[in-house]
Amino acid sequence: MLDNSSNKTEQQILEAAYRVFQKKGRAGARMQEIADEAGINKSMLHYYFRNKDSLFRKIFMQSIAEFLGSVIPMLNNVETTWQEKISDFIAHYNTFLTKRPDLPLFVMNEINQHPDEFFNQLQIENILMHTVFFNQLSAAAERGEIRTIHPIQVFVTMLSNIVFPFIAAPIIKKVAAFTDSNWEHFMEDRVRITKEIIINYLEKV
Amino acid sequence: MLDNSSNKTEQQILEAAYRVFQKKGRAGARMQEIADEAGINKSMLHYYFRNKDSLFRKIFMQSIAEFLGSVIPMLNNVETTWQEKISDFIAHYNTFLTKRPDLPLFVMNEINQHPDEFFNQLQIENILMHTVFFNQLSAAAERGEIRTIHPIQVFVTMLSNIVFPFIAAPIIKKVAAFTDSNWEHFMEDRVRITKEIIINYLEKV
DNA sequence: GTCTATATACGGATAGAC
DNA sequence: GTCTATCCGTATATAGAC
Repeated sequence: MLDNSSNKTEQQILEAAYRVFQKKGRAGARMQEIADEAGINKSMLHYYFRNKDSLFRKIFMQSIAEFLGSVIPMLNNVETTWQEKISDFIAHYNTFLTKRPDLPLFVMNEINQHPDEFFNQLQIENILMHTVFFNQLSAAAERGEIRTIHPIQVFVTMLSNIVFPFIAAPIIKKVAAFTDSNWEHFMEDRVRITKEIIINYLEKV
Repeated sequence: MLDNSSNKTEQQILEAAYRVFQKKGRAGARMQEIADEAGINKSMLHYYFRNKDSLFRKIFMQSIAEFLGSVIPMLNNVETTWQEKISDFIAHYNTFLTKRPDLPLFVMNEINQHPDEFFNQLQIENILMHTVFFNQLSAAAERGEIRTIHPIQVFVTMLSNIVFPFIAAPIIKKVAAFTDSNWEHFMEDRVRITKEIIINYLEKV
């Protein structure tokens, strides 16, 4: 699931750390809790990973890789239309986040807290702007098929409508008095509405 | 700005705590840093507020009140149409968050971390569902003027499209290589697009 | 009310036996 | 590699003088 590490204990630590860090955050996480979660001794953590910070960085970079890796390839698929990409992206991302509901808040937090540390290690300037998806949108706009709009606005709209509900899930559930089944249904609707709302808007030239 | 507290020192503490907690989070914040920021001694913090936790709770509840108080009245305005409410809400919220960019992440974090503590203190079940705005949407749908859609979906769409960009601001700025002026322009566009996208969708029966 | 000094607790990290 | 015991820095909290 997480890594191709050789050792079984190391693997257990990574998975435990993944859970604890995502739930409690970098500052809130406790080495003791990670050890307990992994079913091992506290000092083992220091044996495998030098200290809390280096363990955290490992987990964080894995999380980022998940976050990006599940998404970027889809935007560079040369065999789908931009409409299909929007549809695929939204559906796929929703499925992904259903399995990792804590990931967005975890990643956003850390980037806000230590932006330099993050941006120094990861070159993301050109990761989006030159995707097939962005080119398709620009071309379609130039042909007058869709509104003229900065592709980044389209992308942020997709992201916002799917990611934010996961971030605000506890509030939404409470405000709307949702059961788990209500919530599932709500997110199914959300996926459909988000697709419709964006494609609908773009195509109304 | 923050509270109607009598004492000047108390006021300085509250404002300092507000900044530090929002920036560093509950676990990451340091009493020393709050004291420095307030220009006072560390032990003063304990004199005015018993301990870190009670100080935090005070700040958090104020933040929540800001968050809600700036929004709910607008949805209960009996003199505006639902279209105007959508427009007002989005514009106002954007202005508000421009001044308090750290608020959403701060609030979401805390609610995710200690949901019970929060929900026990604040009754929010009925805060939205019976607003004038929701009634207007339901009525319009019944008259066949707009699509039939759960009002909560409309609300979450509004919120998502404006709040999420603030949460993801560092990433967006980096990915799109935005200057500050670019960012401002981007958010102006976002406000306009968000309004259009929602009203456009609803009215296309 | 405000300060200095200090107690106390906690959590990360290390030493060293096995 | 894994454990127990322990160290030590840091952060919260309190005591007590002024």
